[in-house]
Amino acid sequence: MATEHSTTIVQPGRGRALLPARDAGVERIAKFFRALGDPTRLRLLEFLLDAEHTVSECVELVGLSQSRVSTHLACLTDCGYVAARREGRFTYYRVTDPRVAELVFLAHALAADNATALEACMRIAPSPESVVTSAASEGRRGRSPGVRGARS
Amino acid sequence: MATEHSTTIVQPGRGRALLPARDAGVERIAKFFRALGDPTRLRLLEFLLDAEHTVSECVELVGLSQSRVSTHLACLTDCGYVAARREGRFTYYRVTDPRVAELVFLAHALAADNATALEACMRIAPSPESVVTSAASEGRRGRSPGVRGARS
DNA sequence: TTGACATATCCGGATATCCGGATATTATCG
DNA sequence: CGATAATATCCGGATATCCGGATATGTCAA
Repeated sequence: MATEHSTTIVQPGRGRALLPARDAGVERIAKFFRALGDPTRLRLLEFLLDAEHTVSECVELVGLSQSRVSTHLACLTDCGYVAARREGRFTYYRVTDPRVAELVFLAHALAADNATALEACMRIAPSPESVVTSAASEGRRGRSPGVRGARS
Repeated sequence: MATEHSTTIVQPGRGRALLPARDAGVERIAKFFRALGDPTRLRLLEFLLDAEHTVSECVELVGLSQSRVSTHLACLTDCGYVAARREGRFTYYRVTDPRVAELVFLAHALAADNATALEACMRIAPSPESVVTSAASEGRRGRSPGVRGARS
């Protein structure tokens, strides 16, 4: 059905469903939520809710490489969660829109009421080998497991 | 830096930062947001905000395989966004907590005020080959590009 | 101008996450 | 009981996303 090229297009628009129209908005909101789906970014955001901070301070907080933290902050900025203010060699980041705090607060409240279920939710991405993975490696990497990876 | 085994542990807890404590909560909230970071799940959630629907109806809405839709709905249920009600061979899903609508509404409002920047946000995951990828393949797959994948 | 500091961007490498197809499960109907 | 319908779960396969290290960019001080 149709060729659907999209040569240089950056945003494929997923596997084309029955209602292609009005879908564009959903993709945007999803991206918006995805930005907070990473523990590090969420931590940084909460850190920037209280006060203004430099990249270095953020690096010290999360303990990741400067390059990664810088990128995470750039992402939060692009998504409109925080604002960047350059002053000399430093760049100060902070949350300016009060609705951001509302969003985070609301999520905390909702998640709190479903802590147990959420904690157990492992679906959506079972992971390649999972069982007996015994990731006894040196603790390198690690990322975040995933939303409902089901296994047992 | 210690051995850090975590043999059979399912939730590694990412690369251990400077403040291991209180971090557990962040991971949970991040997972909570991640659930809405997928366009399909978000679409299903908005679909279930208005009324109760069966898996089949959801499949028809998004146009993906029944197995995938079923898993997506299970994920939303686990995360506490929707409730499932079994009646005979059918399973009816729906949003019960009014705060979910608030959360979605708030996100729409915030994202709307940053539509342009958000649309351009391609960071965090540059993608392997990107340049001149000219994904002229058969349009198979597609998923969602990503939050700020930077490329030019 | 040169050197040091604070950030930003680029580059492979390692996972997490998503997808469809096959199969298992549960329930209704004849 | 056997067949069919509606869901749920399992399995490889394909990407998106994250990470650290190297490098580029911009700023201030001597």
